[in-house]
Amino acid sequence: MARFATWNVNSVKARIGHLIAWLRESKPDVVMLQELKTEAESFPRLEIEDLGYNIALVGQKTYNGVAVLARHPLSVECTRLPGDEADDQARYIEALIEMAGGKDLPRRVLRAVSVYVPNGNPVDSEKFPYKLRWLERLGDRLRHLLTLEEVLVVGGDYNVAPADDDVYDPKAWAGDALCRPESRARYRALLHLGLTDALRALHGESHLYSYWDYQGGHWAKDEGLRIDHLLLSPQAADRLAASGIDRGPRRKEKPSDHTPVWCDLDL
DNA sequence: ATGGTCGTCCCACGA
Repeated sequence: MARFATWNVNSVKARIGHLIAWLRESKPDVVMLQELKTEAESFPRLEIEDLGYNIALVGQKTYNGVAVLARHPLSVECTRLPGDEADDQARYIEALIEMAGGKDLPRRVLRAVSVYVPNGNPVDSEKFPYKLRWLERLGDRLRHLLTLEEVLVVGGDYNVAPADDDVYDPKAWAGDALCRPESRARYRALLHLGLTDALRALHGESHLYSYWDYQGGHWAKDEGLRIDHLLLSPQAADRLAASGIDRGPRRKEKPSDHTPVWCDLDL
């Protein structure tokens, strides 16, 4: 069994204490992180390596930044989403992980991708078409990766609430870039490639959220959105054993506004 | 309620 998780930490340096505590408690095998908000040189590498994790990351000052952590050997495949040479935002990293393999089983290579999809607000700015185009480019990349027929896990902050039951107040959020039909259509196109939403597959229309705005006591009222997702290739989905959202880190003092989403694969 | 949250960086901006 292997546990995968995705977490937008909203600054890895501000959240390093919470991150270390959560890694110790939850013991995920593979972690996708987003919004590191730091350059690679100032990423708290040693503290995480001390817990037994290998690290692949792409950093950026102040904004964005994504990483993959893994207990098993890790190699970086790609640190930029293809399709736009001018796009230098640190929103995509793809890694290969060599699992040990069980009794009588060969070593298994699996692929883990951490994505931080652009927020896209305000929708009347250039940020919205950038988001839509970014999701289309992601689709192009994933269409290719799916031909490899690997165990593939694409985790991240997609900045899309796929359906109204993923939003505490769908009417209030209808015009937001996280819920707009253009955003949802491009997210659905990812699923139509043959990917499975690990949380939705086992929990249905659950009203389970992964993000709560800091403002206005939204956390206390459980007024959140589900915008962090783990998408699985068929080879991964066949082995999906469990999934959930770990609300623990969101309860703490000085939390990220997101909390980890996880799934267990029977590998 | 001329407010309201947080992180980064120093003045707003992005989320």
